Amino acid sequence: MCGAVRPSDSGQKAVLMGWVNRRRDLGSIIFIDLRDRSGVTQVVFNREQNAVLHDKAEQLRNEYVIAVIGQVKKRDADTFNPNIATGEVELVAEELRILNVSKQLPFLPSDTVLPNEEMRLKYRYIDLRRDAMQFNIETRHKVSMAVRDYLASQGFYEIETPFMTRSTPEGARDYLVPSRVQPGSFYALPQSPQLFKQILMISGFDRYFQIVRCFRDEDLRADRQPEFTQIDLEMTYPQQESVWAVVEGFLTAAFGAMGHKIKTPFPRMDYDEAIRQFGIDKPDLRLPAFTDVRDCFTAEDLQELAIHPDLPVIAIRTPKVGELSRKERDDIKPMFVAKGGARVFEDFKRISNKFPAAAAKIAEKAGMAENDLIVLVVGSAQIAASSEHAHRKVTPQELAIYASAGLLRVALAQKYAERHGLFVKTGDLEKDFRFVWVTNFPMYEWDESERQWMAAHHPFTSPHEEDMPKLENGAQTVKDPKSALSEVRARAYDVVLNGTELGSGSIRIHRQDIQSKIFQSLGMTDEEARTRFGFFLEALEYGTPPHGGIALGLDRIVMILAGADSLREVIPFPKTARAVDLMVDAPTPVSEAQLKDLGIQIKKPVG
RNA sequence: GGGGACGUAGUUCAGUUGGUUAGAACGCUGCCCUGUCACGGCAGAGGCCGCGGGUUCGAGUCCCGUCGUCCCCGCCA
Repeated sequence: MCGAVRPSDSGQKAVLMGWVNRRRDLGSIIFIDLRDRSGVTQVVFNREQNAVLHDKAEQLRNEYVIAVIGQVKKRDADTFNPNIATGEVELVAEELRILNVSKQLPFLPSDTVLPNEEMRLKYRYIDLRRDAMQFNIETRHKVSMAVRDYLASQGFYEIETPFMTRSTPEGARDYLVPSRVQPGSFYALPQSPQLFKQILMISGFDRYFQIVRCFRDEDLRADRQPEFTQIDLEMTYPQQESVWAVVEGFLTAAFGAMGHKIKTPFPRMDYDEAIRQFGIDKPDLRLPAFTDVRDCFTAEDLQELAIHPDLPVIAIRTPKVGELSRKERDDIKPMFVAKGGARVFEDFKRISNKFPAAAAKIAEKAGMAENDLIVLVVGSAQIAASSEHAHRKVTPQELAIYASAGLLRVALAQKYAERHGLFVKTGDLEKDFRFVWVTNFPMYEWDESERQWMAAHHPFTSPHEEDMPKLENGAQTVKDPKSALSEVRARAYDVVLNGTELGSGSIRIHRQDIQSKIFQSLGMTDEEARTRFGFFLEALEYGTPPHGGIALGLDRIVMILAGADSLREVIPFPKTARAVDLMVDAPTPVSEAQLKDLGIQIKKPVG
């Protein structure tokens, strides 16, 4: 192949097929960079040696597909090209076949500047010819294979589950597929194979995995596509630790396939700890944690600054940012999303001038070095005291401060990435890939709009054994913000890498009585539960083994390994922010006949 | 649902306080060139300035609307 020719092949006859990546026509001598998936090799056409062949080569243009027969020749040392793997050799052409021509392309795979993404997506087949995309897709392939090999070696069976399944009204919006045979009824595409994989455990398959497409009809982000791929697995009789070991095992294999030897086991961190130190449940450990500097101020200082004395005062340290100009400080303000009365002090110098003693203590406590940026996030003194959640480890008022600070911490780090350099790969894997298990999530989250407790993970997650008694009055207290439900911890865990949630899993409920207790605690009557999950509740009654598992986002893993900043870079045919495929132009309206067949009528928008 | 950025040759971009014929680079076409490798040189073609309205003597430039792409919040059990 084009990328595989080496000096040791010189003298050999070779046939290379590929695209014309670039041509350099010097008149009597023509150089063609011939490209295939493996790389490029220079092909030479020399008029002096073969005039007829040279004339034919003059017709070659960018992205023509050709076959060249010739002899591999080691180049003269002064014509080596050290920039390419095949730079010490070239193919001296003896025969040329033009297999196909190309009209002028909207852009060239060999271009050094990228066209905008709209163009790239519309002509995806050209975009995918680029080296970077070839590498990303190759990375994806290698990761998939490494995961498959590892899991198979650990006794996991790869088992498929249906795409046309049943809509469950929980969670994300479903993509629906109308049934022609049952007019008026719809299948749903799975948001994940959650219930099927649990049923597989009940079916005796013991260890299951699948690299599987999932579908969620929600708004997109750089790291969210409507269809995405999960590495999904489930196993019987697990401790949390046994699931983690499997995940650490296949991630080691996957990163190893790309030449990265990662260290296991990953560190672990309680959810509460993650919130307090990083303000988010997916902490990026490459950046410094928060420092609570409340005690660096005197009570009078706090009063003068209108800082709430009972809420955390968070110092966010971003290394090596340097002194900020007035304008740069102004730019910080819109980056700050104030939740629940949180306020930002972006001008640390002003604090130092007015409160030198406090500032010195803060600098000390936060480990501030010269040129480090310190920004404070505090609770406004106006926040009304509330005892509604006083018993929680992290109260909603505190959470608001932590969360605001957490978003700002990441936003600052992104804005000043060039200055602190902490996102640059160093080659030191302990710095480049900071994995962490976040554990002991709360089982329930308070939903302010519904004024009730909701499942934080999903309702099949097992609570901690010792928290079970707190479920007792769940059904009665689900609408009470002070309910003991708030203290129930889930046996749920997330694996996080560099601030990206790679995956999420849990030990499941395997007893029907506990499962229905959970549904009750979510305010669901037995009848509601039966309508939605009847088949599953019934399955639980026929000898269900304890089981648990996890699902990891393959796209996100590949994205990080490829160093890409959007999922679209690692998905061959992705969708735009409005969920459109620009290449095939989907979705589209369908014919009246198709709709009639399905018993569907489109209600035209007014106007 | 909300906020922000962008939209000018095939492509990436520039285009001054609104003012004659809208520029550059790459790509494309032709000619020249025997060691290039992002080859070089000369000449040339190529524009619904996203679309629709408005302000103005005059709009790529100002205003309103709309469409598209991207980012963020909400949302994503």
